[in-house]
Amino acid sequence: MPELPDVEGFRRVAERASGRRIKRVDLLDRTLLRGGGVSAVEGERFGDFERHGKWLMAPAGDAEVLMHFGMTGRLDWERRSTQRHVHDRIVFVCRGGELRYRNMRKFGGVWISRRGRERVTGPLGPDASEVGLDGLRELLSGRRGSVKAALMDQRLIAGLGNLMVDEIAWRARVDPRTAVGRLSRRRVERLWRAMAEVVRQSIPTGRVPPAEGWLTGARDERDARCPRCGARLRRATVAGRTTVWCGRCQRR
DNA sequence: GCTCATGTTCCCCT
DNA sequence: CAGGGGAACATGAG
Repeated sequence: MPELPDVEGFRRVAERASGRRIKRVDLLDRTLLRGGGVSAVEGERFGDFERHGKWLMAPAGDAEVLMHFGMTGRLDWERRSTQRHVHDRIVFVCRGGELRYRNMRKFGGVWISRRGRERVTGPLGPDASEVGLDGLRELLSGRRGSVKAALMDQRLIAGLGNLMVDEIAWRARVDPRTAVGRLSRRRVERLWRAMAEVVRQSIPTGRVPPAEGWLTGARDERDARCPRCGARLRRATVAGRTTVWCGRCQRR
């Protein structure tokens, strides 16, 4: 699941742990601790959780805990007495509850770092929630390749994933295979507006809503149809990812 | 058995 | 150097 709105939902969950002392970290699967050691944070208190793109991070003592959720990660806050899930990999045990990092497929992981966060996350563009129209123009200028690839690139804009990018292109009525360099100003503006709306409307839900009137609500149905015009949706690999779009109302 | 999956990274091309 | 394609990573669902 985890794209920007999902991770924002995890951030809200993680806030329960802010200000609490980490009594102990249970490494149920130590391979998911991708960097650092738990001794740097045991006995320390979590600071505020912050999200940038698909990353969630919080200071603890003089270290920082960073989490990435891959495709199947999530975060839960539970009472310590409740049963853990079979895919809980790393658990931060606090007083009054524990933060459980769960991840079935084991892409992503948890890092504990005393160095700059960029050492862990790699270069990230501005969070998608903070990109203005001029900012988007700037980011896309001089770039080659498709709209799909550009919006998916975390170094350009952080937080958009496969579902969100398809949703944005669909709302903007732009064919995701369109070369960025060939977009008119008007179409960049439509993309920006769609991005801002998809981000804003997805955050309260904690996911890209698979709702009526959303591409995400239709894309996985058999004989999937465009919620706007009813044409059969197209499905193909674009920029390496399964991409769904409407061949009738999304134009190159 | 086979295919596909909301992510990232690395290698090889062009 | 910038991008694209494909594979790899690990696990489950249909």
